[in-house]
Amino acid sequence: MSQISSDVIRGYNDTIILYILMEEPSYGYEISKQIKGISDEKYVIKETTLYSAFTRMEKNGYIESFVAEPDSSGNGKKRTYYRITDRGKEYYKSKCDEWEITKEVIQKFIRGE
Amino acid sequence: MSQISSDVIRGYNDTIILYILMEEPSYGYEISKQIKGISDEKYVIKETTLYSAFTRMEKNGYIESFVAEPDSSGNGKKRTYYRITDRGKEYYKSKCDEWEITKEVIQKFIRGE
DNA sequence: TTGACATACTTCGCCAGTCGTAGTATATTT
DNA sequence: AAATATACTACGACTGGCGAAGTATGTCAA
Repeated sequence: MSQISSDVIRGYNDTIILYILMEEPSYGYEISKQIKGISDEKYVIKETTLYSAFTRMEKNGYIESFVAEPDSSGNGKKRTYYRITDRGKEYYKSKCDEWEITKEVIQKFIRGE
Repeated sequence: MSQISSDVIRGYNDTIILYILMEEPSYGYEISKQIKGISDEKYVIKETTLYSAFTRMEKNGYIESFVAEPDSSGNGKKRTYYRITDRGKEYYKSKCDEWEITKEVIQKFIRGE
């Protein structure tokens, strides 16, 4: 159990990714591990979902990418990092506001035990 | 504002409809008005979304339909009513449980003011 | 009684976002 | 040296939502 159906999250994947990028620039693999960690393994984003979100959000101007070569100590691989833009921050905030409303609305149609 | 983006609700439309049907059998137009009312106008389901949900849910065995002729007093029109099945009730309950988890997960990625 | 508006749908086809499958390539660990 | 982890890309299928349009009957006000 406890794996969330993707249709639910749909529409919030971008928000989730942007939340991570609000901290600092990051890249695919790392972001995916963070999402898993923060959600206590309850949500694991699919690779294809993640990378297509990058493309979409860059097109929308919410994030920008830059390539980082393996660092001086020779650690890691070449990666594409993403940084949130001002526009992205605004979008993120608006989604947070929207979430509060959405949550209340859906809650009205949920029966507690 | 306050119109909710549909992607968020996606995956919960069926649940919302089933919530209405938990009370008593109902039909499209009436259900749509109830959703609007219960949500304080914050969510207005599109006609096509609603009717295609009926088709899908009937196929899945969550609801069953029956046609009601205009009543004896001659009021109203011929309508297709839907009744929730036991399977539908189970599905509804499981979505309610899922919602609690989902809510918590998404909340972790939301920054309050 | 006529015209506007409400009720109660159906059909069609597009679109966006998710995801399965697969493949590529390099880095690290055992 | 092999297995596994990292870091992606490409392609195509599927699903649900939705705009546009159409049909047909019911109600109500002027």
